Amino acid sequence: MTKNDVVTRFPPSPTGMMHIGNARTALFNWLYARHCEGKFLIRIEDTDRERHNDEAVEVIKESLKWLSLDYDNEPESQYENRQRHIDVANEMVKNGQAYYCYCTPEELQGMRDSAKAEGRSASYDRRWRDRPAEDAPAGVKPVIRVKAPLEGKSVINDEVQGEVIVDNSTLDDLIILRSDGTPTYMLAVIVDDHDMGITHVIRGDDHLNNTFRQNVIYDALGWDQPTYAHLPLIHGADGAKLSKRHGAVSVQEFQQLGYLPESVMNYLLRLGWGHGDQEFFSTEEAVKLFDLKGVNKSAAKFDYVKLESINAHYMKEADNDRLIDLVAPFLQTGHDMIISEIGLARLQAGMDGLKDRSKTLVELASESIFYLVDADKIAYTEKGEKHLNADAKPVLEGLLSAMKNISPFTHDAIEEGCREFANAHADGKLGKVMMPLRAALTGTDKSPSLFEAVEILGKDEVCARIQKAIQHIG
RNA sequence: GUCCCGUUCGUCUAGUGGUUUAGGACACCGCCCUUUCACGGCGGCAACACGGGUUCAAAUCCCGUACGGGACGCCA
Repeated sequence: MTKNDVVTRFPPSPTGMMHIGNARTALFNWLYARHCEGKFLIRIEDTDRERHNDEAVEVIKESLKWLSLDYDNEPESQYENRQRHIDVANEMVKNGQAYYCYCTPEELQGMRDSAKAEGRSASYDRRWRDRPAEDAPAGVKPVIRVKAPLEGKSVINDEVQGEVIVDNSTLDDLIILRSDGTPTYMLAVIVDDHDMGITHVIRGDDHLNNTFRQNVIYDALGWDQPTYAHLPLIHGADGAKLSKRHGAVSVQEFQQLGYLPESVMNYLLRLGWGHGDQEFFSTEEAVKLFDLKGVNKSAAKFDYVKLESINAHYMKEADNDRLIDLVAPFLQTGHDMIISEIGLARLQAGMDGLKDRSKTLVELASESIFYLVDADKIAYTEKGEKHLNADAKPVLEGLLSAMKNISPFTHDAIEEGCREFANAHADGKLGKVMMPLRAALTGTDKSPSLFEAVEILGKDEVCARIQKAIQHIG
């Protein structure tokens, strides 16, 4: 097999959200396929028909699209392949590789209990494995189970985990067809992987134990096993499997929190994989450098703070117009604000100063507001009010006439004007002038450089805001 | 409980027997810059889980212990 024969797959089950851990699995599969110039396929794991719904599939597609993980097939439904799975199961019974089992759920539970009590790993006692067909109880629908080897050892050579050996006595005769005649995941995944020509199965290591049981089916069918790579799981801060209680967990949530897709991808890539001291990777670099051998074997804890700092990095690098497009929905849903024509011009002019200071799009949105509202809509926060006191009134009044005389109304001229004013009226203390001005223009005590903001806002708007602040002080 | 996997600064990691006083990033602390908050710059704190081997030499190899995680479904 040459490199570009590689075919990987991402098999999400349609749960209505894409877990961030699954997103990383998808990333690694995609990266490996692209690195090898092979194929990356999607398959929806919906053998459990109750799980299936079209909206959930859409969520998966949208999440993949947001992450820019393109795939080389039209996502197929495992449910659609059910007849093929059933045929395979029946064939295995015919060949003596699988058998009907008539146990009731209660019997099975009893076996599990005693297996646990006796310290055995496999629980099913195989009571139907060699029983003649005549013993079948009437009216009971059987399941089909595979015949796992009774003794010896099984080995897999995992690209990440290395050689893993398991004693066959710990293997169960797993169920491949349910009593209602539907195939189980364990069967479907193998048949579909085989039929789709999957060469590399890259998945979470919660499947590592399953691998040995699944290989029984590969062997029975005479099919080649794929190359395996079991990725360590992503944990929350407390070391347990990452879940809702740790915070955001789905791709959509990270999007809503204002993270850029490239930040999420870069963060996920570095969780369990590294390339020397390098922290940031473009997609091209990641594709070029990624390899399975470099994947760590130990689980990583998800660090929201680090993701945030990576996002801050990518915000700085992002194109201004793109950021404006991205921030618009946050302004609308978070602040009920539509970007007007004049607002757009101001954002374009001020984005360099804005994006350096924001860690997320949510922050960018709130930092942008003062550029977008009209003078009479400026809302003074508690911190802004502090700078709009009686002492500030004469300062603002003086500033108002000083501003009117500045021409041309540019950054440097504004700075010069402000410094002169501070020298003449505030003992040369620029802060005494700028903080009231800042409160007047933005309503609060934090903002980008005011010389820049004043220029962008323009003389009329600045004067109007100062005027309003003076009235506000009363 | 049984089986499997793991264990380097708080976190993500570099490190594959000598190049290591164990490197980087985030976080944290300090200083500088400064019209605010940030950004940025500089500096600091901080780790090889433990115990045995193997070897001239071990974070790196082997064994054990402890701790953590995963799997043990007619879920995927």
